[in-house]
Amino acid sequence: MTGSQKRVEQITSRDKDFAQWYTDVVKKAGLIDYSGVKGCVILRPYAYAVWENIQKVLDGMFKQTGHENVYMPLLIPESLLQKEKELIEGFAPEVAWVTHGGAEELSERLCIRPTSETLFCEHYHNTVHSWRDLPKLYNQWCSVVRWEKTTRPFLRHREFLWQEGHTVHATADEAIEETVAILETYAELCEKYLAMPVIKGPKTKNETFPGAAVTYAVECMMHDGRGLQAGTSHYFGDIFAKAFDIEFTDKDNTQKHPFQTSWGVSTRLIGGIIMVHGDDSGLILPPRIAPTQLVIVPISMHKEGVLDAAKDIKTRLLTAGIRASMDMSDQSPGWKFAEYEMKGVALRLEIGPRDLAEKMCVIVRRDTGEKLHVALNGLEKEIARLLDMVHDELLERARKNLAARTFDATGLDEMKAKLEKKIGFARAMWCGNAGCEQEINEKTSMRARCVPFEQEKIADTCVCCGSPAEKMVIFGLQY
RNA sequence: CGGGGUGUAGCGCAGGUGGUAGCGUGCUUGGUUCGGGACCAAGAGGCCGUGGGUUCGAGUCCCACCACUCCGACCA
Repeated sequence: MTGSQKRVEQITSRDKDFAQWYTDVVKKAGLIDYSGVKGCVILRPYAYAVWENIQKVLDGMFKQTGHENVYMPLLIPESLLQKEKELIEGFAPEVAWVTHGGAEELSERLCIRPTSETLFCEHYHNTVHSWRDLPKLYNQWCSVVRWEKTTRPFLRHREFLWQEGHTVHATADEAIEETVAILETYAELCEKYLAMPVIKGPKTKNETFPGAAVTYAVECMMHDGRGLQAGTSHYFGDIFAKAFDIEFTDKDNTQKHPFQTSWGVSTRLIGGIIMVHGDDSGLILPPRIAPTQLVIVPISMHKEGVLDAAKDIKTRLLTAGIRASMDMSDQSPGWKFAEYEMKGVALRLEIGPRDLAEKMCVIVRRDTGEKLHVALNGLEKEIARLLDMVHDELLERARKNLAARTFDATGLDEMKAKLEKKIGFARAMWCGNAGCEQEINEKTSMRARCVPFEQEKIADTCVCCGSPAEKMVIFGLQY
């Protein structure tokens, strides 16, 4: 039996219609439900549990590096939002407003935060006075609202959950260091926990967050060859500090503006997980963030000793720190197999009279479909090993897809032709001119994903205009 | 925001020319099953997306709106 064999009905084939496949998986795996408001999606327990696991990992990493959680208000007065010109211009088209309190019209409109830079800045204006107050390393877990025109589960909600970090530093170097360190944190989350390989690097000026000096991003490739920005980390310089009049007295007794950063990842990551790992049988969750890592399916439950043995295994695995669950509902085994494949549970453990007699059990891997006969003795260790193996192989499989779908291009025609043959990332040299970036987009529909830290010289000249070029840029289609 | 598609039971769908709704599956109960979506029997479940209109009468015809979905443009 192979893992790629389609065993679940009702899910559109991934290669036939990727978008439809995605929608089917999201619904059938019980991740979301739609609400009465467009783009405001109900995260069902299974999806929320994934988010909680991601939160747990990231929050731990943030705290390890000295960050503190805070909570800012949901509502921002219009006058405060207006303070930074580029920020408001960037977000104005998608801001939702509160205009009434009860029946009374408010004297000033309040915006529902699309992001909280302005609130943090106002707070820093009030609380940062001396070099001794710095740095401030704040983070908040919350939801934000952006009135998107087109919405898709996880990828683009009008309200979505995220974390936004906002830090203030005495020096530019320290702030830049923070920005890059956070990018590394995101890369570690993606690769070590989500099994999603990333490309790290700064964005082009055109793709930079409104108001930021530099935006760094971790870019991932989905199974269909499109890119997904998994996380961003912005360096603000002192742009916001000046706009919000944040000043501190330095050691040399002079007034200075501090330097700031902000960074975030959202529930969009879950969309990434689905699109990187899923297959025609449904979801495949990376074991380290999966709510359930292993599901026990007892066979012939009514027969002597089966249920007791299954319960015993569950207890042993839980004690060993493995997130195991057991399905003792009266559904048929075949039904359960299909159900947990659709939900992407990494390992399935079958235990029936036959195994019992041999002091063995059957373990089936979700990612490969491989069936293993494993001794009950020492089971915990073997399962821990298998979970690691599944993680490693998911990551490796995603890396192969990234490599197979990445191509080099030295001219626009070549770039377009290669993209039409196979959707993916183009590596190309770029002169740094925004006009060329625009032209590339118009002629190939691709946009600059990032300027990777890991550079390679593919050619001497810009893929678009032919003038000398220093930087290699990744171009791609994106979600 | 532009272009297409779809809204009828939890889900998937059928309901020519108008006459107050049906199939599959799921659900409930009982029984037999159980190593790849088991079977039998008896039940329950619908303001036909919303609001207007035409008509003696609208799931069906007309108008408007809303939601979901796909493809573009914009964004995390």
